[in-house]
Amino acid sequence: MNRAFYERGVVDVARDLVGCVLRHGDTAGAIVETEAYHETEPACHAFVGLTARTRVLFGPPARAYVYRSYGIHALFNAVCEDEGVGAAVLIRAVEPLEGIELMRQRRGLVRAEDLCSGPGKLAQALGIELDLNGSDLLGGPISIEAPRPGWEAPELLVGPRVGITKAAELPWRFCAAGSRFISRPRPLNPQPGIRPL
DNA sequence: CATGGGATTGACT
DNA sequence: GTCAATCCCATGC
Repeated sequence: MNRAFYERGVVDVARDLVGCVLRHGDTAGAIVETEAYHETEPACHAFVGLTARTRVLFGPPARAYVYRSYGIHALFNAVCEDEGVGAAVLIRAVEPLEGIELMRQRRGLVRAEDLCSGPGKLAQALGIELDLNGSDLLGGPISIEAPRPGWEAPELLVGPRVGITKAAELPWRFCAAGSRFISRPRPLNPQPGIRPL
């Protein structure tokens, strides 16, 4: 993907990232679930303004925002929109494509459906840790590529974001319909409808 | 400087 | 279904 891809509205980027290939080292997977976060709504870390934590979110687009969640897991986001605007797409699940044995070692699991079916799981499986926070997605260690040739764009399920208490009504979660690799809870309604910022 | 709250996961009842 | 683990950092005194 190029810089202009990430410079657009974060909800559009979240939708368009479904199907793209997330790669780090010898591991890669097709993105099947994303969520958008924007500084104007309180579920976004950038809502509090520019701090040490949100520095990367407010920086230029096409960078990785990686933070620790619940003291245990690393969560990976792609920074979007213009520099000075805090917005990012959380990658919530990928379908394993390459390096599956390495993913199994890192996760201590066998079933492919369990390797990357959640934001903390996929970061562990792909070996993404906090040291990659702020790294460039164009030419850096993590990259996101256009969907593979022959990859068929699925119907998208749109619904509320997972695990948040504020701005929970916004339908900013996007899932590839029918994928066995998305996280729980499974989205309920295949409803269209994107609320503008 | 002390405190509290998570964009989660896996184990257990 | 419930619940604890555990780190970073924002906030408030």
